Amino acid sequence: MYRTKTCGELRLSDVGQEVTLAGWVQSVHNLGALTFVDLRDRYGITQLAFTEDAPEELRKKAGRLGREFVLQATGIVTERYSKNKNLPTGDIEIQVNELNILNESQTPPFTIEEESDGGDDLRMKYRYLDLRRPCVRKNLELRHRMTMEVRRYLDSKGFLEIETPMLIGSTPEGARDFVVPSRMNPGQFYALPQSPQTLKQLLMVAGMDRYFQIVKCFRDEDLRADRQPEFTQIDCEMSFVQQEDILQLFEGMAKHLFRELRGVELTDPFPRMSWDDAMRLYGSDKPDTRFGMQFVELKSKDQTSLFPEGFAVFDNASFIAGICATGQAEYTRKQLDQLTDFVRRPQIGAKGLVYARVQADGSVKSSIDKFYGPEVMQAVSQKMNALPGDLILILSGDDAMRVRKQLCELRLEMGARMGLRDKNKFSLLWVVDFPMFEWSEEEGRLMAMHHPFTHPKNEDIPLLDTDPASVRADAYDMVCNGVEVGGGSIRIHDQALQAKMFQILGFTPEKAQQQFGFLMNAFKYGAPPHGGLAYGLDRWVSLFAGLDSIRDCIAFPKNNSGRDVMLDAPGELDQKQLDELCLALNLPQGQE
RNA sequence: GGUGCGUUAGUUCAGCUUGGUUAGAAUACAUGCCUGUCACGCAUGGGGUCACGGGUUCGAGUCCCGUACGCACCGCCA
Repeated sequence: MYRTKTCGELRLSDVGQEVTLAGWVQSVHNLGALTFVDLRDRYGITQLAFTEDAPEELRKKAGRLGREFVLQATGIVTERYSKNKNLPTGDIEIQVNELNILNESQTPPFTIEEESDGGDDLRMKYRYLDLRRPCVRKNLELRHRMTMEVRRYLDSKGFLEIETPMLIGSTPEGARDFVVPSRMNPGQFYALPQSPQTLKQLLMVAGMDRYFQIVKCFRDEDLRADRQPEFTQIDCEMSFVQQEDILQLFEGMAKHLFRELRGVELTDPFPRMSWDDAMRLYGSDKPDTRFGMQFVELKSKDQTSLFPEGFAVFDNASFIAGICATGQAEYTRKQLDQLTDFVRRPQIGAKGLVYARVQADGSVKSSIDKFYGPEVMQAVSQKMNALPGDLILILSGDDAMRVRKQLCELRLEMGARMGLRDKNKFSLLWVVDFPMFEWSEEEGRLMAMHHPFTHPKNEDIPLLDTDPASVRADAYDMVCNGVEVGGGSIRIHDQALQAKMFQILGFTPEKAQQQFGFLMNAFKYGAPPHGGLAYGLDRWVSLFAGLDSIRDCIAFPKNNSGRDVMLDAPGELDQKQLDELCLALNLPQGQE
């Protein structure tokens, strides 16, 4: 037996016991005649003491230890002469009488402590050392607890966890597929699932009634801090349900997770916001509702302009809207210039920023005073419910959707500057009534906003023939603090409606049959009405752990370029492997 | 595909604005001293292809161009 206790469990009440511990050397304090060694494992840190009573040989051995050596130590638990309040085990130490070096270690390339001195790149290359740090390990422990709670909740609601294949067929809609060549079928390829979407629908046709799976999904698109090429979804599907049933059940799951993992009771029903309202008031389909600062339209198709002729930029703009930053009127010229630079960055692309301060006496001082009389900005201030001390920020342009997105970025920036995006505050809502389609300039056709299996709202079905672009879908996203944490829809279960959807999306009947024939065929054999939802596990964990990047809650994540720097993957194949797969490389110039 | 920032000791960074003797700090590491450390302390020491390639210059870590790599973002991600 390597150990009788872990490094986290011994207390004063254990004094006198002989114990054997095993773990890694966190640090060695050699004081000459005295040596202390902090021994670390997953459960904590316990101090080993080598005092004047210990044999000379043992003390010498302890003095030779280096960071991250693996030890087995046997000794008596004793009360410390000087205690450490910062450690749960700080009242005791082990008077070691037998020390066994199980393995030595090179000096690690960075410090393995809560605050490591290592940069991201280095920590990823030596991720197995990074994971020894308690703060990183805690994220994986939270992830474990979350999947346990998900399984407990869904099991209690009658869901079956069913695995679906990883090697499936490529589908043209949606993200780029990762593909896997088939050796036994030369020239043919599997694709890794972007989601088990069609498979879970087939499980509903199969009568499984309630399915879930905690499952890896793969999308070959560029990465972000919150996007990995492989990520994990909590994928769910239910039969004989309407949208309301699904929202209720999964709102319950969200509340369950908050209660069990964060100790937060979310008592009120989550607000429901239509996609139209979300875009109109926040310029985003995933609004951060931890704070207000909603958009106010000053000129739009629904709002006649509050600005008379005079300022060419506003005269020529078809859309003007602003936000009101409470109590920020003391913003300096320099800070306002910074904000202007912020919205003019190419990523945001606004031409400029108009600002107005509401003075203590209620009068308004703005950057466009020379174009308008005082009554104009007074009316603007009133329209925006601005009070003395507030700062009004206004953007304008011709493309309302574009200006809204710019204003959204500005709102989030102001929210951050004003400390309104508190990581310990959680604001959840459902965004509902998404548009069914969006126009793709690149493809020159309508694309499914959610996916091609989404059911249109019943009252909008007639519009499919006349004005498909205005059709809304039975699709919904759960949003928390400006993060899309989950989303789903009611699915089409009627073969004819599904065929019509493919037709609108530009599929010929032959192509639709070739790509999705298996699904439409299944619908001919009694498909139940069904719908579902998928939660992004990585985002949930990073939200609960207060992380800026989902990488920190994934054991072995990929870097910005989709590389695993620890494994140095992806890598090249031997010619023999290529030959077996009947593949020949055709690299662009300069990359041979 | 694009934009921005970065790359100097094992590690994290300063040095660059204004080119000029031997490139510094902290930490880590090594050696010695130290009987209660726990961010131990004290002393000493070793450690550098200033990412790579080219250019400007009498002279480049420093200025310019390109490449690679990293991070953030836009496009993309149903």
